Amino acid sequence: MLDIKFIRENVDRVKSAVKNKNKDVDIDKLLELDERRREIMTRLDEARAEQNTASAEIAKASEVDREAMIKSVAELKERIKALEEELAPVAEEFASLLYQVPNVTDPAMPVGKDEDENVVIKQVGEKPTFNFKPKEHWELGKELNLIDTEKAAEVSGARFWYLKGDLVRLQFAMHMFAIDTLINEEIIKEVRDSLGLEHLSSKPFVPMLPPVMVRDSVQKAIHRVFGDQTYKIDDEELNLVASAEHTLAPYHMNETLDEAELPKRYVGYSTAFRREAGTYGKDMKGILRGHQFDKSEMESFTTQDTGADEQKLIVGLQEYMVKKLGLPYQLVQICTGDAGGPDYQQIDIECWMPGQDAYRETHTSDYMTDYQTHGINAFYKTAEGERKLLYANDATAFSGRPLIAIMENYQQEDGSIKIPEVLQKYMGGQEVIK
RNA sequence: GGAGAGGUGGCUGAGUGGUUGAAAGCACCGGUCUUGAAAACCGGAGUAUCGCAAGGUACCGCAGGUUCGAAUCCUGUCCUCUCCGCCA
Repeated sequence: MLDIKFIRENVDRVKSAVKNKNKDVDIDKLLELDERRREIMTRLDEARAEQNTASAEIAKASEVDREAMIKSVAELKERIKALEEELAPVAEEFASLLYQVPNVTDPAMPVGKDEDENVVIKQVGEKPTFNFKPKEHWELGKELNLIDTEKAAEVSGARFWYLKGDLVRLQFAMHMFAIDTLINEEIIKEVRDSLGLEHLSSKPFVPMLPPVMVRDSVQKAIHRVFGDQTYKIDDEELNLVASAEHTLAPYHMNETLDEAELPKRYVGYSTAFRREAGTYGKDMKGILRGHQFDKSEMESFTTQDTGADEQKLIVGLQEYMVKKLGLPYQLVQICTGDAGGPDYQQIDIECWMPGQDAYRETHTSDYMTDYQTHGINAFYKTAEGERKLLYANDATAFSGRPLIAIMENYQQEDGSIKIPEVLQKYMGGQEVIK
């Protein structure tokens, strides 16, 4: 969440962020509550000071005087209790309103109502041409016996699937490729330098297998509670993660790192669980949208000065990997109305899916400044000894969706699917799925 | 799941109701000494919050409670460790 001090000092900016992100948070009310809260707190502090003084005197007093003195403090105790009771509801409403305030956005982020107003930055790669009608991935999946949604529906319900055979191997090949790329300092350096970001570290990402369950309190602190979108474990204060981000983002909670240790870069692989409430009937075929999928996720913690450039590097790495897979894509600047609450800046990659004849979102990159780290108390200490909140970036390495793009772009007239060259070595040199 | 022990400042570790926001040591910062450094000696130093400031308040895992007064007593909770059970 945002710091109330920041909100006080940037009222207009915060108000326009609320408006442009289509949120409904009454900032004036928040500020009014803030003032009342502080006013009561001041009175409470004064009363407590009085009580502390009185107690100290009682301690020094003789046994005889003590009883009378204790009696005289009774009124003060009442007053403190009354003030505490006055403060509680104000503080509670204040906290709940403050929690709802979204992050402000990059001035470069276009103002827009919803996803229709996202802006395509560039299109990269040549769309494949077919001398036959390209199939959708679910058709290919069924014909090649790679995806079984029918049995999954019987066993687990709608929006589940079995991945089978070579598609399973392809998935692991893709994630291995992501990890091998992100632990390779040479590649990071190459991408970094090509973007003119030589001042950034070329430190490799550390692979992680994070927990897939997260405490209520932590999920709330990183602002990843989306009402009915997450699965909650019955009788436990635990939730299934909807992304490895949920347990990577809090990895440094309650810590103060040395500036010299930064950046901290992680690539975490996990299954993601999503209820997909409110999407009934949308994308029902195949594996585009489901309750469960596997994803590797980049998470990076940096200084405040380098957070924005870190995102550029991360997007560069996403593009590098997508290009290596030979997938045509477009880079999309997300507009305010489509951006996440915690996001200061958000860039998506949409891969070309010939079967659908459309670009579909496969990657996202969120730059959140200190919006998340504020809630989990993740700091770094500068060389001068100053304590500052870490800035966080979070982005997709690969999810299940690029598999769709591979299947559809690499399909052959005979119904088989070629395997992208960079993935072949992870599949024992296999070149085609048939 | 059962039994027991414990959670104190950057670290180690005292502290069982009254100048304790917290001893001591280490680490850290400044100074003296030194050509420089080390050692020694002197001094400083927690975090958050309110306040122009002086200063106040809160914080000894977390949340409540008892008390004029709680790191210290009580309850709940989270976490760590040991033993037993179960187990990939």
